[in-house]
Amino acid sequence: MPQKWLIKSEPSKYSIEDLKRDKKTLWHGVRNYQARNLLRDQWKVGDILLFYHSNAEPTGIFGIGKVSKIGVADPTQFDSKSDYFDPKASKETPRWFAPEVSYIEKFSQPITLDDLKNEKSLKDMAVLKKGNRLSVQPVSEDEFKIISKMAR
DNA sequence: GCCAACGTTGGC
DNA sequence: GCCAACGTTGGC
Repeated sequence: MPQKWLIKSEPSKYSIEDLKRDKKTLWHGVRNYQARNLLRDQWKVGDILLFYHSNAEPTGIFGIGKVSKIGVADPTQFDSKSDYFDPKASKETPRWFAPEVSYIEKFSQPITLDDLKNEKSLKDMAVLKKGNRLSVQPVSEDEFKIISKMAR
């Protein structure tokens, strides 16, 4: 059974629509060590990703993707013109990683943050915990099942 | 745009 | 290794 994750993105930067159009993308720009450790050490090809829009109207889960490649060094860390440039990173010892993420589906109706909050069985979900700003979060099998049901 | 809740940096 | 200052995230 593939592990399930929730990934956050600001739709003004990259939305589920963008992923639908591109079919796949390098998930670059993660610059938080906790999130990096998850996607570097725990993501496996085939893992399922809930695509969450943050800083949006509305916020919530907009669709599903999957991990299609792992172990790729994030190219933006080497690009001095990029916002994500990291002068301390080198090609020999990359510091940041960018798995390839592929499109699966866009929900016909998003599951909004309010929907998630109103679903009592999801009260322990990481994304609902106060102050949880992590852009990559594990999702339990039960949580995924409930969300899949809500998406129909 | 505000601001709470973090995470990171850097002086000591 | 502490911790103040600063930067970022993300809901509202």
